[in-house]
Amino acid sequence: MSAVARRPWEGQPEKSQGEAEKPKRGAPPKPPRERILEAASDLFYRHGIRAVGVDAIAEAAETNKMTLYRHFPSKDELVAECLREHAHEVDVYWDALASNYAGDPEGEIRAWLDAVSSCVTDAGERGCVMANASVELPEKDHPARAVIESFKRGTRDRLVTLFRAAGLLEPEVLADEVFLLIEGARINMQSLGSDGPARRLVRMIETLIESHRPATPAAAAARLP
Amino acid sequence: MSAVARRPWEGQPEKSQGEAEKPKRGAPPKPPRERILEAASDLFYRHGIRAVGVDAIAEAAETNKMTLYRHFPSKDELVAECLREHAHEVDVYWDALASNYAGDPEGEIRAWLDAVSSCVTDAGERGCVMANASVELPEKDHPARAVIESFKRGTRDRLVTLFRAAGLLEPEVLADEVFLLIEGARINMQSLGSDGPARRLVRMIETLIESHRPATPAAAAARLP
DNA sequence: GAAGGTAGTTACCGGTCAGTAACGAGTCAA
DNA sequence: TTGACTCGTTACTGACCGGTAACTACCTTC
Repeated sequence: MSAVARRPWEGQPEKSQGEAEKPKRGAPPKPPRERILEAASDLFYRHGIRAVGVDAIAEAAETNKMTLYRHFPSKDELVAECLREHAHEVDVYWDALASNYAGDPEGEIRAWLDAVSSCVTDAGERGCVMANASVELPEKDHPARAVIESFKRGTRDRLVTLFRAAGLLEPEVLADEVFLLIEGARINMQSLGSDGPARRLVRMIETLIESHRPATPAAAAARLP
Repeated sequence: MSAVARRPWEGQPEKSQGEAEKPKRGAPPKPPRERILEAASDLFYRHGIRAVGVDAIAEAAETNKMTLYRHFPSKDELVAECLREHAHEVDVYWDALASNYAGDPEGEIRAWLDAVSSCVTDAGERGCVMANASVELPEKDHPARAVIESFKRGTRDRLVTLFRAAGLLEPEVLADEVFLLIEGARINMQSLGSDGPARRLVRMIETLIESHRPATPAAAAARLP
């Protein structure tokens, strides 16, 4: 529908193959740093961060370990950079969403719900990149943790902004509730799949939003800035 | 308040020290198998499954690697056994809850909510053991995955039973919704802590339950078997 | 006291982990 | 042509991984 990224909540599963694609005829091959980031993000997402070694990443990126270490000081920093990249992509998605539906918060919510829905139905989905990383990297001083925390905080704030723009009641409370539901659905998908409780996610969010809708349009307008 | 386990949703964090306790004077020391399971569960929960080696487990259990491998055929099987043990403890908790509040489903729900609350407030909490394991062990044929899946399914069924006994409307739908909220709060705690959206968990569940309460006591009674 | 079972000890296996040294080929601009 | 820079290749380090062999010490039980 929109020109924005199709799967804003997750990693880069568009290619399920662990190898960097061949340079398209005429198109220059991607620089190594980019290939490494893509290969690492893909492997981390599919197999887990600790389960993937730097050798495997270098091989999947069709380069070698030395080049990897010329671009990233350590595996931990590579992980953090992958997450920063992901956070940036999601930021781009949110900005595109906002500009595509400027002045139409209801449409914006609907489009966003489409994306949310795909996160708990599409094949290859394995939950939220950031949440998964927070499970695998409990060390408080790991460089990835600051990225994870600010991403989650930012997502919550985006929801508040979205719901406030739509004139919904108690946008902070609503955002927290919706946020928890999405987090729950995405983690539960990894054990019970798309047919478990996660299948009710979108309907639940819709009901929740409905319950925060002001009684009359006039009341809604009165709440707008 | 009740005699049931205090933290039914998680691992064994009662001792945050990674070492087996000294045998109490007069009390016989625990057998090695038990010590290994306890040490492994504790280390897995705090640091992650893949981050902990068998040497570290044996040392924390105050035994050695050979004894570990005499009791468990592989690390993967040890992981699965730890999760089975955890599932059993949670089963015991649920059974105790049901028998402690026989004929008082409202009280049962209140007691259960207390336990849920502690899962998103207590220090040392790091989410659901099973959900965390599902993130770290994506391989479909890992022996732990069957345990995780049946545990999650069982938990959902327990909720359905609980809500149905309380005469609440649409117990399956309610259970799925509550389940997702808890899953979300417990995973989100690992990035945003107890002060994030997770702090609203209990109030959200209460509101949800309230919205599924039949209009009149007579109507509720009519729904009971 | 002999036998059997369990647990502890030491040493080891091959493989993999993250990370590095050194060198050579290619490209580019000055 | 030269120098600077990037990238690829090979070989390597030391630590750790999961898992095993062989032996010893101890405690039962007969």
